[in-house]
Amino acid sequence: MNRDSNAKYDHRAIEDKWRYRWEERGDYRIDIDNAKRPFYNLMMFPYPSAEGLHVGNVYAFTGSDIYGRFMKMQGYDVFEPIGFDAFGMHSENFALKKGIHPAELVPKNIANFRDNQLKKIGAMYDWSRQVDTTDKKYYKWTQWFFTQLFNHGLAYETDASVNWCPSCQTVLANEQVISGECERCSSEVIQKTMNQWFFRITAFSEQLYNNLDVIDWSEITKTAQRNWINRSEGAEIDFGIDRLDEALRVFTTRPDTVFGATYMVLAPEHPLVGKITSAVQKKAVEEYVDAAVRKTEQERIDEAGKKTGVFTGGYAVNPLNGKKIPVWVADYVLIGYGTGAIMAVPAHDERDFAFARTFDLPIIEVISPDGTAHELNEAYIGEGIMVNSGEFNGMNSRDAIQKITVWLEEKGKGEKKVNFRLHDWCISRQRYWGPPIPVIHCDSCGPQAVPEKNLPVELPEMEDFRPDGTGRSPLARNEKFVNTTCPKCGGPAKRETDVMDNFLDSAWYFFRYPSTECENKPFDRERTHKWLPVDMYIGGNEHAVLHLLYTRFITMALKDMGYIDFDEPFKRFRAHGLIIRDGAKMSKSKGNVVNPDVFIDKYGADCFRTYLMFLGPYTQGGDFQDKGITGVRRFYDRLYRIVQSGDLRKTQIEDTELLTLIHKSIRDVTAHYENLEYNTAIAFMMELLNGLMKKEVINKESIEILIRLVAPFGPHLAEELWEMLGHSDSVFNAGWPEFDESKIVIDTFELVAQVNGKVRATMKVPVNITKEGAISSASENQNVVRFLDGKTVVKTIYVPGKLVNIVVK
RNA sequence: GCGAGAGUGGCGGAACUGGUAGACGCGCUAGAUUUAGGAUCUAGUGGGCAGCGCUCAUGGGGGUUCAAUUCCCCCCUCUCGCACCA
Repeated sequence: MNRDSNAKYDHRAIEDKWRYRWEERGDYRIDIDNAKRPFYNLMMFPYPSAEGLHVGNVYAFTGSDIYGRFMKMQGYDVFEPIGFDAFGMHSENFALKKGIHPAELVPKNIANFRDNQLKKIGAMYDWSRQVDTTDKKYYKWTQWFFTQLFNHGLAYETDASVNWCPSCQTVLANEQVISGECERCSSEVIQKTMNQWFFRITAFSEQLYNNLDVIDWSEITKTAQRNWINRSEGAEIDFGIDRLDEALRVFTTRPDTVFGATYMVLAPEHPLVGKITSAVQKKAVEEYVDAAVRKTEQERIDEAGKKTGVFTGGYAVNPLNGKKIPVWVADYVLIGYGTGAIMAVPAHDERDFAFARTFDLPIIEVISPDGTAHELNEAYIGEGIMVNSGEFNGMNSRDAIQKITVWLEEKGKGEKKVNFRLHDWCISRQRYWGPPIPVIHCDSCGPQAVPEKNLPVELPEMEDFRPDGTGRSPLARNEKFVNTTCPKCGGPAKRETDVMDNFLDSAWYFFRYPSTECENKPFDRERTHKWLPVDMYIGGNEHAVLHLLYTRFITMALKDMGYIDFDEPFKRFRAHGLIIRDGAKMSKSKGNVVNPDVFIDKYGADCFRTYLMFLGPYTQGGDFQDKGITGVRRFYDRLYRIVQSGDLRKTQIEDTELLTLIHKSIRDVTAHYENLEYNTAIAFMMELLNGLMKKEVINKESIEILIRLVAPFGPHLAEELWEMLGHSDSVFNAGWPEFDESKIVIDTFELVAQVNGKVRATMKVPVNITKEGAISSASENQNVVRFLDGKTVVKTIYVPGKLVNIVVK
């Protein structure tokens, strides 16, 4: 064909043209109520930073958009919305640093994100349904969620030891503390006792845990959630306390080891510490507890393994054998898990073993792998045969777990219990830039939720919104805001001044998209059931235990409260990977951040999108190398030139070799799209183009197939080429190419001839070759003969369509 | 420490239920075309023995098999998540 053409693929002109046309025609505006085959394609909405769109955002959005376009071409009414998650400490801290008010900065950032960047990445957003979490019309409903949860007993306030970030001057949820550091600013988090609002996410622990078995999510994400929720089955057991009429309740997953308990341990914060401690030990215990409570999370982590503790002077009584055992205080027992106290079984628990060795406490073996006694040099945590366990001796330890639990239940000394690590979600933030918690504190009526008709509780404009170190929100300084009247009794009352965690804003935004214009409700019930649960959700796995856990909780709560009929928000979730550059993480400090604008300008959004997807498997991320994009650009240049040169014969494809290539390509490319294996999908499309270019004459039909296959990756270019080929409608309405297995005709194949498993020759043979035929042509091959010479054939293996392996001695 | 994932050319990465390792692309080499070219096209491109061919090669070491990147065991390295969760 004619390859000397002056025509150039002018990506700027093409992309401007199609961006404008899509918007003008409203190609991606969805008729939300009348769509016939709804498909909700969701991507995690961005935080609109002042720095602009990050390449990580583009990567995430592109992978999601490609999937959406792929579904659209298959005839679905794909709803693909986008919004802005603009409340929160990130915005606020940045605003403080720059000395600009967030209310001023955020709209600018959003405008920049949307108009200068998001509109240029080639995604098919429905711009008629945006969400901005800082918009009053939106956060009114964020507050409504709070009041609903409050009215249903799922929101409560309490004094609790909470995570405090001294730098952000606010509390954090457990999920926001990463290895003892603040998720936002990496400062060391300390513990503080404060009155805070919580959401009772633990009411759904079991459901959150169990549903993981049935939802179609990335396994990596589900594993992270399982670890976070950490369900464990066991029993709670009451130990007596010597000389006190009280019980010391412990949780254990190993009731079979009760006879091996040689001491007890209380967490330093345990309420019984004072009561149990003897006069003699009082001073030592107080000193230990003081020191332990002062320790930061980080110090505890650093010292993990090293065991410290102090004897209280008190004793507990084992409910099974009546033995008196000493009670200790040690910080390896955490107040926040189980009952904050344990029975220590050094023989069968590594931590207890280390502690017992440190303080020379007795170690009694009660489970023996073989039924005989052993000298233990380390804890034996496996199953075995019960020994030293009274009436349970000789029993299998697995059975003993049941038997002992039943025994305890019968005697009223304990019960079966499932424990979770998951804690309630602390949603109070002592900051400014968020939706105020819609509560009014009345001295006579107690805390009252703000009635729906009075929502939103508007965030007041405040010149000075800095946290002031008092541990209270800046809103507390605003008397006009604080002083109000009680909605119940009408008397003077004070508003709650904390604002809500940013993660609540994003915990329900996907409910809003289909109902953005609803003014009197957060979402329309009918629409919600038409579009939700979300069909496909794509985002980063860094939100595995934050956002993705909270959205599930909110959905379950909505169902419980009767607002919806489903209890999981996302049918499918896929975590995308991370982009690195030249083998290293991108970071501002290293100065190796890819600026998407630069690449989009130079190569075009289509190229940039395609290259990002070509780097590696989408779910695993990839390594961005600046030069690599030229390969994709060449691919599009060639494609453009072929169409532009007009040298396409209008005939149908007759060449069986070509037909085979085309139908195989459709089949394989489609399969790779479905699995989000975009890198290999692109490779197969490149192979198809390479194959087409080897032909003297390029057929219009085959080029049209290729254009449709690449359309989700390079939507502007595909539209342009489609139009150049004489189509007036969008390529995205042209349907996805279908493959016909019967067109994939393979009449010959490369038969591999091996001798002792080593390839000695390959030969082209007809597919319908018989076993005998294959073996004989293999063994007659010159090079094969050389290796058979003087040997005896032991065995011949024939794999139809693949190979012949002759085994000789 | 526990859990998950990964280690393949100079580089990014392919390889279906075990069946020609290195698809596709970058880079590189040579040639063609061009006034020239960061343009385009053609050919080549894992290492070694200097071209056929042989041989070694998928983190290391064992094993199963006619045949192993793929399955099994041991070890090493890296990334991510959790971090004394009883």
